[in-house]
Amino acid sequence: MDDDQLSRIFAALADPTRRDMVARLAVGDATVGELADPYDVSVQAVSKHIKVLADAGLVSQSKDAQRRPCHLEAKVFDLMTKWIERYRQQAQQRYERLDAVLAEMRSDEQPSDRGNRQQGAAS
Amino acid sequence: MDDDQLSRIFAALADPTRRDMVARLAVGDATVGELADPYDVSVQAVSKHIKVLADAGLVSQSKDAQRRPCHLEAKVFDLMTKWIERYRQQAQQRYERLDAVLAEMRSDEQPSDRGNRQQGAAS
DNA sequence: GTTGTATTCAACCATTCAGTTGAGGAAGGA
DNA sequence: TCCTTCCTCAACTGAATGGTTGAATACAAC
Repeated sequence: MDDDQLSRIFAALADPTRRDMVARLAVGDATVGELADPYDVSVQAVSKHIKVLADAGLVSQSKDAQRRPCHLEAKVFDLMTKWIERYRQQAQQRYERLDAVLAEMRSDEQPSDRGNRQQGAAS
Repeated sequence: MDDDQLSRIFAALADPTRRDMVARLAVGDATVGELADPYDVSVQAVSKHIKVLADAGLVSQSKDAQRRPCHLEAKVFDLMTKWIERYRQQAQQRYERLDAVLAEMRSDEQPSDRGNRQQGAAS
């Protein structure tokens, strides 16, 4: 379903090289060779990266003689944005609601150390 | 620096189980056991998933006796949204610009091979 | 036809990852 | 104290991933 594509999109963008390629393609279409140029890896590796991006629907390829110009598909980004915004807003609202509750509690009783959350694993 | 976290965030959300957990946490905080309940995997597996989410900064954990309630960190989503929006807009604008150019071209000469998307971008 | 260029396919290797089981640590309740 | 609950750590396994090299395909140009 949609869920599967979402997985592929996120997985595709989890790689810094692929994100870099997306950034490059946002400027303008480019062939596989042109995309491979800045990197220190084989053209085959880049070709694989493009396949991952294409499978996620982030990139489409056309034909120009032997060349396969890559084109960024902006609309797919909407899927991601929609997913993110949904939960961001939900969490945000909950946070604000909690904040209001805490404020109310503070006006009633004296603050204890409830809600001592700590960040896990500093890396 | 930031790039590394972005990678971790995207990688964390590439897994449907973890996305599901995020959806669950958007509703409200939950302990590891509560999060594990709906799934058919071991608690240890869920614990690992939470660690991945925490390392990405998407989730924080607090202490409540033996329990470790998990809390969704909404602000980290902004990092993602910012990244996405940047390239989405860039690509969108380019697309619209190209569209205008094509419209102009169409008014001059007749279209020959449509569907062949090409764009030099030779820099 | 032959050569050259652009790209992909195939097989392989090393690493990472999601799952498992088993053991252990920390806290509450008997 | 002993027992149970909640959670994490450690070690292992099989699958996926990112990289490599070498061969194959497709097209252009000579």
